[in-house]
Amino acid sequence: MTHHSPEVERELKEYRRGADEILREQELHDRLLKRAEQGRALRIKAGFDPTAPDLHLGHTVLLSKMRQFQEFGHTAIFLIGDFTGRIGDPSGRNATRPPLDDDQVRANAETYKEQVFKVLDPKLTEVRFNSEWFGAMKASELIQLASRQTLARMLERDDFSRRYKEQRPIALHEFLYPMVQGYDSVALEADVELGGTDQKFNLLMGRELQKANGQDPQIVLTMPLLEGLDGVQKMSKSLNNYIGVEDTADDMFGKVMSIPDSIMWRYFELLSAQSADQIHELRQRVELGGNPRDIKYELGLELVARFHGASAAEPAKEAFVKRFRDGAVPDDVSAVEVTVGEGRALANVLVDAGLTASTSESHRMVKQGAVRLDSVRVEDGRQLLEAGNTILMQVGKRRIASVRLVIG
RNA sequence: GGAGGGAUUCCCGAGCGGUCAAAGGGGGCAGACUGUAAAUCUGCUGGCUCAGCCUUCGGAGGUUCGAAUCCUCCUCCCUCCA
Repeated sequence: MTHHSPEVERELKEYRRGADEILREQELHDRLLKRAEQGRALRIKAGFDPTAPDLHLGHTVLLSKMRQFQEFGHTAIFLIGDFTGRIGDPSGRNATRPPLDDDQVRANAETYKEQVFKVLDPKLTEVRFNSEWFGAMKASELIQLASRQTLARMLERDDFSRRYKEQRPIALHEFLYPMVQGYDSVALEADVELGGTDQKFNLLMGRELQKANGQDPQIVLTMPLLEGLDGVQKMSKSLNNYIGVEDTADDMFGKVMSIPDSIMWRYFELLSAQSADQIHELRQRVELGGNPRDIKYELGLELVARFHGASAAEPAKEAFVKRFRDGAVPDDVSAVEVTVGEGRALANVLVDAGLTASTSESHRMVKQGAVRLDSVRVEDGRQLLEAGNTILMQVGKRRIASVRLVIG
């Protein structure tokens, strides 16, 4: 089965885009060919721990890759690791994760479902939970599953070996995680499993367990981890460098514009639905002297359209251009009402309006020339504001509110 | 079980009993310059009724006119021995 098919080549090219590794690519090639002959869709699995209450673009890297498979007619299996979530995946961590309780798991799973179909095609998606098979598994079966691996093999995994060397604790149950994830692939009869590069060990475990169960081993496709807005650290909620799937259209567009040029192409490769050729073309435009900003606009438009609908994209861009390039005040400023009684110091009003975290910060901002009232820079944070007016208050470029001052 | 070492403001990390709201770096925020990019320069980065005052240095007590700095007990972490 080594003959060539131009269609399969084209398909593979898209799968390769942005991918870190495909193990093994030849197998994927062969399986795609076989599938073309038999008219069978491949089963593309990706697992998610229901730990995050909401998704950010980093999470959607895998979803976008799955979506590509769907474009060619394959079935995406969105696996929610509700059972595994209770174990706590140690991947990439240097400490044991706290397990989640049932309520959290269920709530998070619901959120996932709402959000993933902004990327995936529902008609070609199966949503599954791994408690389906693990909930019913007997202790004896689990121990048998554990018997398929050795301690030495487990300690090959980087984070385990590091923790072991550094004499940090490794709880026994953490060794079960790769086994359990691998078994998911058996239960789902996955043809391909997608995961982050930090998941490689676990993904390969699936291959071994499938072989042991008489299945063809899945092809493993790993995707790099997406950098966050700082362009260096991995996108994550705790670092506050993320673009949330639920961010408003304006926010999302603005955040895309704020990423460093240096990682703009990563975003294209990992997130854009444009083909490899189209992206190549954009790159050339910049190389020939195009302003990277304009290309970034396109990225922003595409992402906003994906998560907020096509009609939201242009307005988000226009609002951005008006506000930041032309320096105008945005049209839709959030309105706040602040009680001032007989008169309240500006420093306090800013806190009440949610524009600063403390009156101390208010005073600092004023000193630094960051505070504007109706576009006029102020110099004294102690000035009293009286009820009756509605004032447009700005702290720096990003914090704006229309504040109505009322007696109480 | 025994012997030692350590816990400092978002993080790392200095810190002579007074001049410490606490060096320095990172991060973050703000101003200038810009493309809300990068780079660069400058400032800020506990709270408040903000030119003054108040509360912080793992926790609880104590010594002292005065403690992050000294003493006692407690909690947690690390190293070595068993």
